Amino acid sequence: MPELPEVETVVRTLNGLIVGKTIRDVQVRLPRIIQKPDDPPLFAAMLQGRTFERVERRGKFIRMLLDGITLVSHLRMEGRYGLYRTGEPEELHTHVVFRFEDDTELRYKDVRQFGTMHLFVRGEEFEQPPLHKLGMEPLDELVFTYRAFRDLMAKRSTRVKPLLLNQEIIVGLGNIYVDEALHRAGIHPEREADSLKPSELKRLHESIVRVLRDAVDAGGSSVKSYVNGQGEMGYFQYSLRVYGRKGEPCQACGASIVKTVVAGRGTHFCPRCQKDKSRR
DNA sequence: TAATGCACCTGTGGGC
DNA sequence: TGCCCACAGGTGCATT
Repeated sequence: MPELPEVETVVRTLNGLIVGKTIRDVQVRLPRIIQKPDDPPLFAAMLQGRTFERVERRGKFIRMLLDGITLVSHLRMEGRYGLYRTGEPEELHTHVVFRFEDDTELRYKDVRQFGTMHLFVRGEEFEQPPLHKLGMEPLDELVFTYRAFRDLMAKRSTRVKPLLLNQEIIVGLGNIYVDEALHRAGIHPEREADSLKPSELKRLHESIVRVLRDAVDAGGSSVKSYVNGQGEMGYFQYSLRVYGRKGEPCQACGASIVKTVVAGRGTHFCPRCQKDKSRR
């Protein structure tokens, strides 16, 4: 499940793989992936002859900048990119193929078919869905300050976990890193955001930054199917303290990690380190 | 306006 | 062994 660290790793890998390559043609096998333009042949035609200049990240979205246009790609649950030689056998669930002039090709594979691609005139992507309403970048020190974080949390009565998952507030956090950040901060996932004390908000702010930075340094977490653009796994899954560790002892206190459902999401926490002090 | 619930989709694993 | 079904979760949309 690609969250910010996994997407950042894919972006870094793609920069080394496709920058400078010119597209000969594009094959769309699963039209559903192409959201904009709502016309896969036009999508292919717009990309033909263009050269990849660089690859960037905005939240969990990948921005591929070509001459004059931007391809915005979201991996959702299990999307992945890989560079192959033209003619190499194609794996199952390959939905979009970008063939280059040097007889290599970038393949987009997605078992669950949830991923999306949008094409924009360069610069216009920030004014339209899906990028137009995205929140703060948590690894941007100038943007994600404690003060900005505190002000956003203080006026929300909703539970802290779904709030942190809301990409209009903070981008890049998904189910894994929200559980990890809340555990490191010692905060129960069902606490109302506006009930958090300044000391708790401070810890949570620091935990979000720390867990994301550590995960980026580790190349992301390979939970289930995630690999980077070169088919390599990340290794932050070995540093996860609660996610996927139901029944195991908490590394901090030894209590058994609990799994429950919060806002429809599987949620892992330590009942001793993360006491529920909500008003409910 | 904000919060909540559900659909999308397929592979996996548990239960029978 | 094989079948069935719940579950996994990011996002967008509908509903409350």
